[in-house]
Amino acid sequence: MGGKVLTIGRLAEATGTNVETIRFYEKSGILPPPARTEGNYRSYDPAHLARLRFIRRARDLGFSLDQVKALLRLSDDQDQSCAAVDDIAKVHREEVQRKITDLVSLKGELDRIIDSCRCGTVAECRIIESLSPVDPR
Amino acid sequence: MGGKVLTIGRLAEATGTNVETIRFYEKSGILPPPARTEGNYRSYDPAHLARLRFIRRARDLGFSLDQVKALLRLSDDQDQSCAAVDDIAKVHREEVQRKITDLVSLKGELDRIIDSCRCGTVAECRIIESLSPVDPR
DNA sequence: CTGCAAGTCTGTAACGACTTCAGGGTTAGA
DNA sequence: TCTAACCCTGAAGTCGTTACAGACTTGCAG
Repeated sequence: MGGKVLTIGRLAEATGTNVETIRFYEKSGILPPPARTEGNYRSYDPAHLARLRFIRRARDLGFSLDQVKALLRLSDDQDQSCAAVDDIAKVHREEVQRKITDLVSLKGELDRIIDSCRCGTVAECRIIESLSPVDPR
Repeated sequence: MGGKVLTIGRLAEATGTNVETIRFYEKSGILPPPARTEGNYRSYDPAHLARLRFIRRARDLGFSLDQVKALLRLSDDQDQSCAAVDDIAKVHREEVQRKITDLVSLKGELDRIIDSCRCGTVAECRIIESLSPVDPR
């Protein structure tokens, strides 16, 4: 295998992606099927590399695969207004902010619960106690 | 159906759980199979109610089902040391803290990206640009 | 008592974003 | 030439549910 051919393994290494994940992206229709070698190996070109880098970066930023698909579709339409891109990003930012808020209040509860633990027996454990809310009837 | 029998629907309502979720918990072995009525309906007792409340509360605090299982096993052993409970809670708290840290830095990136958007055409969109990292070679 | 809507039953498939596995074929390098 | 490392396909597993489909049971109104 010559040094020039971008096999799936090389593409995986170049993008920090799992080989299986790349095949999964192809099956999901987010990464176009590449050419094949004589031996039926996938043979990627630089456009694939760029596209996969885009996907990975967006995924790292927490965009869903559907959002990434939308962003890719938009980015292919260079003349279109950027507003739709802005929308997707802002919706996502709000989701992230909501998750942060939820997790912070959750951690506050965990802090309280854990701080109350005197580490005796389970019978007097405050953590277990806080998990067993009194029957409200 | 008499008012006394705790059917799956009543249990669901009493705990804010979906009926399907309760059946799923039974199949997962986290909620013991209840008695059955003549007509093969599940018939829960107060112990089931308490256990399901425990599960829901722990799930709301973000514990995984495996962690909940472990907590339940520990809480059944009233004489044991509470240290194992403390451990599970602390491991989980660290996970939560890690997620918060990740999300906060992620939101910072999203803020920067979105702020840079001048909302022209996609061709000059800074959001798309930040998603297309330069080939590092 | 009949009829029917609402509740319940089992089993299976779907979600999202992968990961893992089984059972092969291909290739690079020694 | 050998063989280890790579690659192929297709299916199943992960987590924590949710959503069916198609049948059965029950509560209640008329």
